[in-house]
Amino acid sequence: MIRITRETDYGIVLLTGLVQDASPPYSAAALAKQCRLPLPMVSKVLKALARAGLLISQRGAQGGYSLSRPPEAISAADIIDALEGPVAITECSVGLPSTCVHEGHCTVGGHWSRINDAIRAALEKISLLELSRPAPVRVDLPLTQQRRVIPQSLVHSS
Amino acid sequence: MIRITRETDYGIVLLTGLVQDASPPYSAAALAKQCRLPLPMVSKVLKALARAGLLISQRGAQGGYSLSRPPEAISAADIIDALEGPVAITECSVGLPSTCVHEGHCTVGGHWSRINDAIRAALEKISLLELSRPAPVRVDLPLTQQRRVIPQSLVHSS
DNA sequence: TTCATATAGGACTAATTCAGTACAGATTAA
DNA sequence: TTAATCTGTACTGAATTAGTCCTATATGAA
Repeated sequence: MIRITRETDYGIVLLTGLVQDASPPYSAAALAKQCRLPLPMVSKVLKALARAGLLISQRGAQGGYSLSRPPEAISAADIIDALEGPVAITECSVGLPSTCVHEGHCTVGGHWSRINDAIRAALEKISLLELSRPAPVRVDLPLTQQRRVIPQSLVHSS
Repeated sequence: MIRITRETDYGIVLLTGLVQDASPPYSAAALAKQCRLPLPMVSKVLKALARAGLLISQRGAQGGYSLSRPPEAISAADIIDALEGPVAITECSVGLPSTCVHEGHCTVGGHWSRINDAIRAALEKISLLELSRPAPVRVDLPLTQQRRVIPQSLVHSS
């Protein structure tokens, strides 16, 4: 399974929350309440998004976060980049100086860039505006199977 | 960073090794030596690939593993599926009974399937045969940056 | 000016996953 | 029968992830 971290998942949920209500800035506490996510995590994720330039932060009383650009100008790739670094499926695709012991005889490496490019292209096609609209209903799955993030805290208690 | 596990990375390297020499079956020990990977890991990965039906195993002396189909009929998606389960970027996209607390108000979920489909399509286009050919040389990166798997054991010692 | 409200940054802990190893058992060719 | 080889499972240490907490700083308003 190819996966993103939960931090990124939360980030996307929070950003869609910011799109929906149009009275910025939005405080971390208000967003946490609206999205029903724990405040400390929300705060952490919003900080990261602000540092990456996707959000503008306003300190002090009546402060909060607002989008730095219109939601149609923010892509899923932007968000993932902001929260997990550049999309790269193996460590040998990230672009840092090489320390791979297999470099001399491994034939696979060069192909990953193609795969990465394809994934990135797919992610760039999805804008935050689209993500914040109600999800398209899929007819091939029952509705109960269309959204599933499983906080570990809930998994054992069920 | 969207990533696969090292087990999958190894799996692809091992499969390309199987393609290159055409005298099956190939023992785990021989493959480990050829690919310069630790035998216990190689053994573990090959077992998983065999269980998933990508490899045929032959027990006993002179036994080993061989591809169950020609390499052009095995895709990167097949390999990733075999070693990490179906490609799905968040837990809410995997198709098990739902336990997501956000189902009622989260608008993001339905979109992930589109992203997943796009990624899967990209992975299905890459065949094992292509992966086992020498990597295409990229002109936009120096050669030393084209393959990099960084075993943790090497990272701190450098 | 002072205070309440917010974000900024970083340190910290617990839980989970990952990477790698080990071993006892089953199978088969020679 | 024996040696080679896969099978399955269990285990360990390391790395990563998830989540919390605390202190500092900025700002609007009384």
